[in-house]
Amino acid sequence: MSRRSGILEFAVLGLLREAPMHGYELRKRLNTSLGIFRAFSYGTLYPCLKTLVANGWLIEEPGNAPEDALAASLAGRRAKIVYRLTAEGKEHFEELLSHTGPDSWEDEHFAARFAFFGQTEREVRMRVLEGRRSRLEERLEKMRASLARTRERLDDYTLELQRHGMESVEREVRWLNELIESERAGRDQRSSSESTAQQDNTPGATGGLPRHKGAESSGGTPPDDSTPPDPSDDPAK
Amino acid sequence: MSRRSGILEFAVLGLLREAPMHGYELRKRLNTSLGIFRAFSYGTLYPCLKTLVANGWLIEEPGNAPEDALAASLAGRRAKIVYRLTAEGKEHFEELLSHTGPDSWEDEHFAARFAFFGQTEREVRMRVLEGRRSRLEERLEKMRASLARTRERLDDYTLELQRHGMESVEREVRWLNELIESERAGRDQRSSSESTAQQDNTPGATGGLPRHKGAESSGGTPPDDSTPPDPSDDPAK
DNA sequence: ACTAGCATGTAACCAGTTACATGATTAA
DNA sequence: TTAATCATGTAACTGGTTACATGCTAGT
Repeated sequence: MSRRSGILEFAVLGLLREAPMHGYELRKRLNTSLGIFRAFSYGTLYPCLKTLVANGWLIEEPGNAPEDALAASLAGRRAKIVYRLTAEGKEHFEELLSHTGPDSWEDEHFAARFAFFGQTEREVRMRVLEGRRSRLEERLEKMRASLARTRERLDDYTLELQRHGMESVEREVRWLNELIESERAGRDQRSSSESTAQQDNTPGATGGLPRHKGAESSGGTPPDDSTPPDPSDDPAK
Repeated sequence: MSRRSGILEFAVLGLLREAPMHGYELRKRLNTSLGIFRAFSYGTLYPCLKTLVANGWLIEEPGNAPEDALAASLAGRRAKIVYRLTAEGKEHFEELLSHTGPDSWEDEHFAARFAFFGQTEREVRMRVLEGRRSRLEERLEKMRASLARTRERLDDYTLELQRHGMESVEREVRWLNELIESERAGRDQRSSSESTAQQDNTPGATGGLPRHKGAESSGGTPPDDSTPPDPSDDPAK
């Protein structure tokens, strides 16, 4: 289960970059807003936050609500802890953002990267999208090969399963094509207006994504599992 | 990572039901023919085979190739071990085949179930397909809800990710609809001819799947990860 | 003779979950 | 006052991988 925690680190840094938050909220955002990755438990999240603090990338602050600050000053009160990104943390995150190793094209990793495309340079976005695409194309190649090899030995259902799997991958490739296409178009179109973006906390202009009709569906890789009914989340029983 | 080993057990039993095999081959089939689940390492497979043997569901036999049998009879020769399903093993597998708990609609579990639909009773197939569908519909509901809640706070890329994710799920629902549809059609059409099936080792008639043009793509849930470059598979380095 | 792939195994390790402990706050 | 949800933590466990050890067999 290689380096899934790396994804957590990345996502935490990314979310905190937008605004300071406490652990609990962080976790919610991790499942919902970026509902991509299958949820991490608190048993993973809190220790992770600890190490990020130890690295100097975050600092713990008492909750900012006035009553909290007050209450926290009193005897052994357990206060909410708000995590804020430090300058080094921000720097580190930017560093991570600009990296584009083969890892970045792997399913969950890719989803995490994509989720922060809003703060990613256009050329990095391109590299990630293209990397992902060729990763999927390799995959397709393997699938096709293995299918060709075994086709006749397989029963209809197995075949159908295979078919549907390949189709899913092909579909993601088409999606990536569209995205790459519109990234390219974006570069041509608005090569000048670049500096006008960057308002709010969303650096790196969003430059026209392919327009889809309604506000319907979609997400990188279909979640491994919809929010596994995490017991820490659901203290019932 | 609940009960992934249960999937292994199930798949091993299912594969051995078709024909006896040794561990190495078993693993290959697990990744390729049923390329659905992300591969298990030998470190998982062999111990699993051991427990299946201990349960009396499998027996170990010396490789059936004549030279093997000969060689094995000689001093401390390490022979290939071929695993064969016992009567109890077969019974147990049939038992598993007929179970349809909520587990069966989970991603990897479902894929495993589907891969053995060829040996599954039609009504069980229906239950599994329908269960899976409603599982996905729940998922969609949650996604839609969370999207509605957070829509305005999200940037274009996050939104696009969400959209694509939902679309993937919707697509799988449509796929299930087709399958359910054709299962139903199959029942009506050929309600009499049932007994003619059951030749070979493939019980439970295959009754017309939806016909797809070429021999293109497809598979349950897009694999978590294409065969992680398992070092035990690839002793290079 | 050598490499690559076939084949079986295991012990050490590790990431991440489970289950638990604790307590505050808010709504019924 | 109770239940639910917010909120933070940790120790124990465990599923599964990694890395290693061993040796056969076929092709070059």
